[in-house]
Amino acid sequence: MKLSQYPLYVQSALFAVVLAIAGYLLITLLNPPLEPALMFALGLLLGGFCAPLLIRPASPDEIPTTTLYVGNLPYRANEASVRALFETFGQVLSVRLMKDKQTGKRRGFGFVEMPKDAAQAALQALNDSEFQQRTLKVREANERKEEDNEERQEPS
DNA sequence: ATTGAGCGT
Repeated sequence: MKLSQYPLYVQSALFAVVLAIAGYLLITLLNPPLEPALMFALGLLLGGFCAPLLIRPASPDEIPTTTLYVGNLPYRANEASVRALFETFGQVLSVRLMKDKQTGKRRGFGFVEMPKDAAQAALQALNDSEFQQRTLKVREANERKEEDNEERQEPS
């Protein structure tokens, strides 16, 4: 259980309390004209505002990840079977089988998110491979919106 | 329910 697992406001609150206690202790040691309670409150405020800047948001992109487009899937295939298939090549962070908004039926394609190296291995191995009587198409997904975990394209 | 190239709340 890491601290980064918790929501940012929890981290901020913790950070603020620590600052507040530190301010309280400091003010107690120095014994200045300021009220210890006031120093505690100032520490809370300062910590509350600074914590979001100092604490990095919970980072799901510690591992560089790649999203694969998987097409030509059988309509019967469920998320679990697709995940199991790709997990033979590494960790699977997410599987999204696209369904029709109205009917809820699967559209025959989806997206699998894996670590970069595992994704490449899965792409090479599973593209044009047979899966439940269908020949899969595995490509690198076209990022739809600017995602947080895309590699910087080096200017060549 | 059905279908068969496709790039997503």
